Amino acid sequence: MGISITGMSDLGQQAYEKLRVGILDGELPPGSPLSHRKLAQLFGISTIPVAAALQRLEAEGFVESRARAGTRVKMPTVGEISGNYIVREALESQAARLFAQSASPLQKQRLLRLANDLDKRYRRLDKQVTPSREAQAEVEKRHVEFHLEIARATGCQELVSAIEKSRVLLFNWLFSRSGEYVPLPQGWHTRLAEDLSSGQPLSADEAMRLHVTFRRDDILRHFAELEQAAEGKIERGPQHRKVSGTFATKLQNLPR
Amino acid sequence: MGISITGMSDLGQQAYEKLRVGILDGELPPGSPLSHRKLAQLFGISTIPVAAALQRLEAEGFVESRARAGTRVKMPTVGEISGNYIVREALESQAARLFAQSASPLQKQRLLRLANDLDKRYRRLDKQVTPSREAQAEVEKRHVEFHLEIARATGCQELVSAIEKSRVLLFNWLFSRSGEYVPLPQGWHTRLAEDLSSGQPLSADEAMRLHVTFRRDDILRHFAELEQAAEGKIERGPQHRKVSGTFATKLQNLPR
DNA sequence: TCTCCAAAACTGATATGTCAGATTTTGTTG
DNA sequence: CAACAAAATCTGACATATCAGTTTTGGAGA
Repeated sequence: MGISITGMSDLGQQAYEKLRVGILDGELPPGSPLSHRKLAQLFGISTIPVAAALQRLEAEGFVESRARAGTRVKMPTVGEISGNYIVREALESQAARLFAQSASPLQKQRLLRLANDLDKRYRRLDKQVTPSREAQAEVEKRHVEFHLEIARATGCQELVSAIEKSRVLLFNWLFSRSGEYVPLPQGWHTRLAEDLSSGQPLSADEAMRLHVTFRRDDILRHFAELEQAAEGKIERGPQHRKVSGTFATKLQNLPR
Repeated sequence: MGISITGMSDLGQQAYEKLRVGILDGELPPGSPLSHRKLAQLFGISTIPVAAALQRLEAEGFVESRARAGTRVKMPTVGEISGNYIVREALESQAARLFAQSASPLQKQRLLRLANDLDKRYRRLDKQVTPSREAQAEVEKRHVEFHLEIARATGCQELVSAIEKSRVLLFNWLFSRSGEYVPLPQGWHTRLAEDLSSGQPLSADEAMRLHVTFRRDDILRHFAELEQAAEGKIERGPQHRKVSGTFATKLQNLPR
């Protein structure tokens, strides 16, 4: 997920990246408090670049901050997830149109290969009874790459950035759900790649829409349940989860 | 263009808004230097909230900053404008689909009224030989509102925000071009509103795509010329233009 | 044990000052 | 007058300190 453009100074940039991977890897689950001072101490820098990093993370929707009350990792609402799907559907179907319209034979071939590889990995994952979190993350990361490859082939950098933003937001929450998820149909991505390579923009558009919204309702239902569960205990302390990472614990046990 | 979510503190928020309207109104034309200190002095605040405001403006593509070298209002490239059109087409056609699918009779009626009013204003503008910049800006602002009204009717806040961002970027440059612009067809917006009210998502999608891309090629050509003209004199000092605003001049004549 | 409230602890926002890098100006030399 | 280097100036990045809200806590009283 190479977001390249820095737009921030050295220390701020480093803090931003650390926090970002911390959040996306699940080391900092939703609700985790992110104190300017504690982070500054943890990173060995002042609060200024930390504030810059957190401001950017807030603008990107990873974090929510209330003035003089605290900053914490954001728990997305069902409404936001749903809205995100709508935006993603718009952007990715547009990418599909452009791909069908102007992709070179080489690009089509490359996409087909990626799709095939991806389908193999998903099949392998479905065979396992209890796939490890790492294995799921690995495949999911390649899935994102697959979609980004379609966007990149359009040659429109703005479209790539927009898709990156709307995809990344879901990256974490998507596969953090329990286990009961509907397996993908046989050759799910291969068929999509074929549709995109057909040269028919409208068909490509429609195929991508179906692809993007495939598990949407399942996931929305899942999050609606989570939301209700969280509603019962209104903000009862930081949401402790069994997190192995050293990040969150270090933060907790920091004196100041 | 009501972007509501603050995400920034009081002073930083105020600085952000001042700079933003300064840029969008053309008072701070592309290339204008934006010094942290000078702005801080001008606003009567410290450099911290100014830096926060500029960071946000940079993330939104309004300014560009090089560490320890300077910050200035950004001149968008043809590639960026073109990419912006692609993203806008994706988002607005999606809004059109949803509108056609789920807008209430009241919302449809309201949209038709807005479209009619808008067409009248454009017609009035076309009659004038030399319409004032203010008059153009006024109509353009209502045009943006018309499109946002479609998005709002979908009930998807994320879609509204995404469209706001991709529209606002063009707001200024769009009508800053000389004068020779192709007049819109008769009942241009009214017909669009009718298509969106037809209840056919696919027709609405297609109609909106045509609408969004109508003057695209003209504008891209215009900016390509501007870009070439600017290329000749490589960064020869700040691009002085005849700007009436007090903003830029105040900044220039500030001692420190 | 429960309720309520004040003090303590914590939080983000901001001001001031300093630093090193980038740019511009200036002085010198050919 | 051109070329070049040094110095003066300007820039954004960052550290430290302080402030005013917010939340938590620890009793006091019921």
